[in-house]
Amino acid sequence: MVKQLDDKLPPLIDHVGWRLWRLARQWKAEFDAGMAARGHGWMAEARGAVVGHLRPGGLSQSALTAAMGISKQAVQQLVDELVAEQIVERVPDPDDKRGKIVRLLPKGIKAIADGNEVKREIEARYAERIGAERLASLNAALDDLAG
Amino acid sequence: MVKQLDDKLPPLIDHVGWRLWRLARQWKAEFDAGMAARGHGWMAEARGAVVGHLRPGGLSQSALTAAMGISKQAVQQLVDELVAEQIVERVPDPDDKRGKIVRLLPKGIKAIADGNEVKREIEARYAERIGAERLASLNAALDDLAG
DNA sequence: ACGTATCGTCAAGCAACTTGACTACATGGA
DNA sequence: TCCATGTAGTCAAGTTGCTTGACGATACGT
Repeated sequence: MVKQLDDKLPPLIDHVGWRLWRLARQWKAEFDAGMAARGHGWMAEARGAVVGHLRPGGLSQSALTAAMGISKQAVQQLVDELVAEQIVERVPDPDDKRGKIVRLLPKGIKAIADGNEVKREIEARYAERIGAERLASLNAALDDLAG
Repeated sequence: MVKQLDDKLPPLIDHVGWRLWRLARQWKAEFDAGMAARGHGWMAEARGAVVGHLRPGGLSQSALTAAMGISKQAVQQLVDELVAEQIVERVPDPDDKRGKIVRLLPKGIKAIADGNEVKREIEARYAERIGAERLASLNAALDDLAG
């Protein structure tokens, strides 16, 4: 009764979306492994994304919320964890007595610096595999399709 | 005291990994929107991935587990939901009295068919934007970097 | 001066997993 | 043939990473 409907479904695997997800997941696995090897295993977890959005001057928690696209309560919980681990600190915003600035502590800065190194390594491996030119046009295509 | 360490951190945004994630997320958002427009809003949630892994003949729950890379208990919970919504059915495996085969019901088959249509539409839009050739070489690069 | 919006916080709830424990059946030797 | 060991599915409970709701304190336009 369902048998006849079951026939000739196209393969589900041969499309850009699947390829994008596959490589994105692979890239993240490589990045996480590199970070874990440098002692920043926590970067693989949710609070790693917070650090990834912080800039040298620090950001208010609400700016962080806007940048990350998740709820302010979620951001707060993640920042709570990072504060407990001394990766970031919360300082009062001098321009807004309601606000607090989330700033990187040395541990967090080290993680970002190591992160950039790991990213460069992965990028170098990719360039070695398909050539710098093809990698550049991959990047260009990804940019042109975004937005 | 942290000020001096804060200086000259490289930008965090200019690397393949970030571009891959950005476009992968965007692709998924487009796919989910297309599916929601066709009445398959549930495909955006976790149980959508289960349907995405099913093949015409059906799969045993353990095969599904292996294919999806999550725990068998997680698969079971997701299949429970799909059964309740009459998207799939669980039938006994004739070759293994312990096993059960998860098979698509018409609702699920329709979702897969519509899904393929949505994917083709997205792919067509992408080809229109950067040209069929660049899209083909994007796919090729994604394939060559995987694995 | 006042109504309204925003910033951070506390609390509770939900989705999508996980690990642990268990029963029914399968399988490959002794 | 019996038995040890392994696998398929299930039930229960716990964890993670979010969510929505409610709140006091502060900011800001009129």
